[in-house]
This record gives sequence, C-alpha cells and structure tokens, in this order.
Amino acid sequence: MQDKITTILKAIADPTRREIFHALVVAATALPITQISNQFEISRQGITKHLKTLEDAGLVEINTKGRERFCYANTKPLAEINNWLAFYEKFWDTKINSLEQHLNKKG
Amino acid sequence: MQDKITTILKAIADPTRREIFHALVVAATALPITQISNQFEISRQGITKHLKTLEDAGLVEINTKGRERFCYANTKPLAEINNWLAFYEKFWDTKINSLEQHLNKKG
DNA sequence: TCGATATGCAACTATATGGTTGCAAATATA
DNA sequence: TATATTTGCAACCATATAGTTGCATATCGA
Repeated sequence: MQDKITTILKAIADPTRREIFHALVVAATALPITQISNQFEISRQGITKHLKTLEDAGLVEINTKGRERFCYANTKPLAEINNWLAFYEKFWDTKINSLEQHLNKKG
Repeated sequence: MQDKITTILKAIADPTRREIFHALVVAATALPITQISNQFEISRQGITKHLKTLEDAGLVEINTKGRERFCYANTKPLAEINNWLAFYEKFWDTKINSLEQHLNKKG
C-alpha cells in the first residue's frame, strides 16, 4: 500500500488521532477501548477506527485480555519523522531565500 | 478551518507533495510551475493543487514574475512538527512498556 | 500583431476518510 | 444460568482528496 513514513504521518495528521495518542502516552497505564472512548465525544466505533490507523502506524499496540483490549502508545515510530525532518533542518535558518537569489540574478 | 500543525502534517503526509517539496528544497533556484510539473508524471493541474496545499502550510512560497509563478520551499514551518515531536521524544527509550506494567500489577 | 507558452478556473470522477448505527459474539458477573 | 459489558463486523453516509480534462486569459517573443 503506502510506505512507512506516509502511514505514520497520515496517522498523526488527524487531530482526533493525535488526541487519542496523547491520552495514551500520558496515561500511566494501558487503557481498554471503551475507557478511551469515554474521554471523547465521538462513538466507540469511531475511536476503534482511529486506533486501527494508529496501530497500523505502530503508534499504538493492542493486547487482548479477556473481553477487553488494552491499548498503549508506542512513541518509537515517531523517530521516523524525526529522521525525515533531519534533512531539512539543515535549511531552516542557513538557506538563502532562493527566489530572491534568483530574482537578483535576473535583475 | 484546521490548526497550523494539522495543516502542515497533512501537507507532508502525501508522498507526492513530499517529493515536490524535496525537489524545491534541493533546487538551487526557484522554479516555475511548469518546470516542476515536468519532473512528475501527474498533470500540471495536479501539481498546482499540491503546490496550493503546500503554500497553505507555508512550506512553499510563490512569487509571480510575468506569466510565470516561481515556487520555492520554506522549511521553517517544519519546526512546528519538531516542536510537536519534542514532547514525545522523552518517551522514546525511557518509557517502560505501560501494558506490561499493567499486566504485571494485575498478575 | 500573431503564435507559442504559462497559468488559473471550473467541472468532473473515483476513491479515501471520518463518522454513524445495528447487530452478533464473547466474556464477566450476579 | 441469565444479564450486563466489551468488542468486532458490516453497512451506510457525507465530505475530502487526488487526480483528470477543457477552456479562457495573460504574457512573451518573433
């Protein structure tokens, strides 16, 4: 389907998913789905879908115990983004505005 | 509409847009739209749409000169992502797997 | 002035996405 | 065992997204 970095970026590009992810990161413990969905306005099924997307990106891991499914955040895949950003960091302040360069050259 | 970080993340979540952005970053000079679209398989209008999305995120700035529109990359908005990531970096290696913690507690 | 080039706008299509509801199945508990 | 709880699956809906084509307009250069 799509590459790893795209999957990760799409997962966190949605504000609701970022909220879910954040809630899981700051939680001291793994949380079952219903308990997560209680913290949000949208339906449990909506939450489940978001969790699936986060799981596909490796940002959430889910472990079944009895009838419950405990979810916890895994922040490691975010390193991929950091990695992607690293290349462009070089340009953050040092790069001379290339348009101006261009226009100056041409007059 | 949506907040800044969401706009930026959505902009770079698309692989084609990341390619366009990359091409502009590594270009030594600002590039007119047609010249950019020559580097890609999709139509010029497709490229224009992507450029609009990147522009909305502040990742591309466009300057008209005559009949041409020169595009150049601005990497600075990426700092927002770096900022967002910073919080979670704390958890990258130090965090104890919270599910295991939880399960161990319960037996 | 006339033709070629660069672009924007609008309409359209197909598919992805974020969300919903209803229902069935599995597990826990009284 | 009967009931309540947690969940997954499937169908469905509305909107967003990625892409297309056609056409009009503005500018450049001969």
